[in-house]
Amino acid sequence: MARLVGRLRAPTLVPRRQRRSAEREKSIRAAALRIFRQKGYHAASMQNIADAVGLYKGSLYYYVSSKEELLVRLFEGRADQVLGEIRAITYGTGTCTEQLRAMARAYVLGVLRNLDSVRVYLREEYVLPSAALRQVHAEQRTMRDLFERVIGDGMRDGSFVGTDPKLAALALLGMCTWVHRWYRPKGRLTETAIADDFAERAVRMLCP
Amino acid sequence: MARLVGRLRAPTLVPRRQRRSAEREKSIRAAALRIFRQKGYHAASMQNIADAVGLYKGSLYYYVSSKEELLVRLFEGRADQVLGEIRAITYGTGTCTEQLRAMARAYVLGVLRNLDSVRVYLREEYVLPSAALRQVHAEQRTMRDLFERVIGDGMRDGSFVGTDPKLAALALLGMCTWVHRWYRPKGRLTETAIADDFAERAVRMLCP
DNA sequence: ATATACCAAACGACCGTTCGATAGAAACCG
DNA sequence: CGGTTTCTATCGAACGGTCGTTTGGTATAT
Repeated sequence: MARLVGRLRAPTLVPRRQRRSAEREKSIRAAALRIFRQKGYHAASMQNIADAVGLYKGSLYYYVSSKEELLVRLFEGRADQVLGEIRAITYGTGTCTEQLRAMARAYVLGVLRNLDSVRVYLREEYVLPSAALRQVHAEQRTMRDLFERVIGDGMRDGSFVGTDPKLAALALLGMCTWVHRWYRPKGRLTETAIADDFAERAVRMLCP
Repeated sequence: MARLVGRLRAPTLVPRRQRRSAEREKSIRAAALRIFRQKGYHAASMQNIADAVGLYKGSLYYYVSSKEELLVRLFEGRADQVLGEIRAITYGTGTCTEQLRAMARAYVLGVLRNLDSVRVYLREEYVLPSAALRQVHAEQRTMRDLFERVIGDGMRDGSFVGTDPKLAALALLGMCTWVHRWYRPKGRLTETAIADDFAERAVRMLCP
């Protein structure tokens, strides 16, 4: 009986606080991301984040165990989507050239659609505890390996020029990663325009 | 008479303390650069720098007026040399292709030969007081304009493909700037090998 | 004797974090 | 349904620590 009452009220009443609480936590993480991006991790204070969500700084610790945890959690799983997309491209059909074009495009779009994360991700590496840092480096190595393999395949079968796939991958990824420094969402060019352009540029950089 | 004695001793004795003092100041700035690069500006303490040069942290203020000044001075004139080299190339003779190749090469070498500065320069921008920040942005804009102009000239006379010199310059500079993130002095490749390779890549990215 | 280069301690500010108190919402019970 | 208890989210103050900076003293070289 009690269970029945519980069941009936659950969909409307029980979740109310839980939902509010979950929203709070989300808004805290969103504020942290924004403020870490604007001022950098060390220059950003818990007070800044608290102000942004309308709490006292001490109250943040009801949702978060430390400032560092706040940063680490921002990184978690952030690269998975793009990494998955790009890996799928290498599994699919298509010439090396087509694959590389699609990969570069996906990578640039990934950067452009996660601007704040990418900026924090690239600047605050050295703040991470070593476990999280290893994770980040592993992701970066995986990404580089994916490009390196396709480029290497292309070089061996004559689709691409050059003999150093690692160096080529670093050049290509550098070009594509750097967009996070100059892209402005309100700017002259759309995300897809930039991604398409850079994908074409990546291919041309390697084609005979 | 006192003046005469002063004159006679000056070349050997008076400069001794001055020389030691100047060396101290230089070693402080060198330590600051190294430590700022390793830990980031905010995470680096005056104590860290003092330890590195064998002083008490309070004693640093005999040479330096503040931590911020220490950072700002690290930036001063740092871009001048490369900027001058590259400007000279655009003033010289040579086709657009030749000029662009030489410019990219000089730029990459500039990054590789000033690794620590570049890393701090790119990460700590947001710490600078606004006057120094404007200076930094002006230098970056100047650099981009130099590349943009040569690329634009080449596009108009058919040496280069494409219609957006600004975007091409951003792609090229991104590729070349990013070397600061992965280059290790003890690594497999020499500075000039990387610079030559990237210069060739830059040209290929733009040639029909 | 005098100026220099440095020491050693202290100061004041700020920051991340902790903690006891509390108001209001939810849960329980007769 | 009304009253009581429990729990939750937040407050507001305080704490411990670190850091940049100041200052008064002092040994040494000039």
